[in-house]
Amino acid sequence: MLKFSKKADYALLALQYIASAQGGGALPPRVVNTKEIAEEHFMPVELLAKVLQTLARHQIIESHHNGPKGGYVLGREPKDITIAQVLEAIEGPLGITDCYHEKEESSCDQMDRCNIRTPLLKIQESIYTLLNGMSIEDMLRDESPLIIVESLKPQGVHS
Amino acid sequence: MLKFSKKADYALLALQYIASAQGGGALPPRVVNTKEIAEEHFMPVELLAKVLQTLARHQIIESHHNGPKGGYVLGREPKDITIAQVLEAIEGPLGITDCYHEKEESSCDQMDRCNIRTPLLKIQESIYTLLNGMSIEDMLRDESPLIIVESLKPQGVHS
DNA sequence: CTAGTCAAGAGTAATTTAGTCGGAGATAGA
DNA sequence: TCTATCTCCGACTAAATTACTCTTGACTAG
Repeated sequence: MLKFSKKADYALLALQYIASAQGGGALPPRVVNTKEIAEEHFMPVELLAKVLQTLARHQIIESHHNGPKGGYVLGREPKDITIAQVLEAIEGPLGITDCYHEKEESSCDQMDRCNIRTPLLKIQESIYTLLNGMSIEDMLRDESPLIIVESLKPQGVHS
Repeated sequence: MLKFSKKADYALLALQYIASAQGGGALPPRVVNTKEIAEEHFMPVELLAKVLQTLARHQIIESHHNGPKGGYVLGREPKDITIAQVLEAIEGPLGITDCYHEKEESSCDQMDRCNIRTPLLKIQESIYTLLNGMSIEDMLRDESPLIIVESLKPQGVHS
């Protein structure tokens, strides 16, 4: 439940690998290829290849078609690649509930009777904020950011 | 991605329904049965039945075996039923990543090379806190609680 | 020219989720 | 007592999603 897909895991691992391979950023970044990452993390090469392709399509990484020296490089700075972006690239818009980002036609037929939409949307937004608050850079240092989740019931206000 | 399962949705809707059916709590709570809920929300009765059964097993609701007048009632106060509890009842321990609540044998074989565990666990905990911070009671009033997600990078500290 | 790379789409296998069915036990009301 | 209506449970099937594979093509450094 609420689990990342394998593709998502692969994507994050790969990005972490690519990022850490291109060091500080002073010298030109090292180009790393699919096979290298796959072997490092025991992933099926072809699958990782697809994952990297979609990441490239979303400009999260940048592909270098240099024959035998080809491979990938980060498309932008690690701090500008958030986990939310990666997940959305791989799996499309993310959301706890369908009825949020739904096309007209297929929209939930019990919309009017659905009394739990509003609270669920709140949760969804919070999760998104959460995932958007952590970047690849944060995954590079062992110190990942402190995340504070605070739930303030509006009870002091009115009741 | 990161979507609730239908069973989870059904559970939450059902709980909201049961809760709102038993009003303030002064008079003895009304017993509501599976069929009634299913029809209200256009759910397959048998499936909802299973969902309610598992909720009952987890003491989130309480079953009344009273033949034709049988049905369910909340097992405790709405404010003491959190969304996290409901999800866990229905789908087992929830977590972004497998490697957190894993049995010995099947544990991830790339544990030692996994550089993204720590940050992901942080996210996982935050999501849990989030889901545990909202209760059925919150879903009853149109005012659902304010959720504040704040991400504090530890940059002031060291860098 | 060749080996090694990314790219893209179709196809298959495995796993998970959704939903169904049939039978058992209990009880209120006729 | 009989019947209708409920909860309960496990096995089963069906559908959908996810994971993974295969094939083909285009490009390029050496």
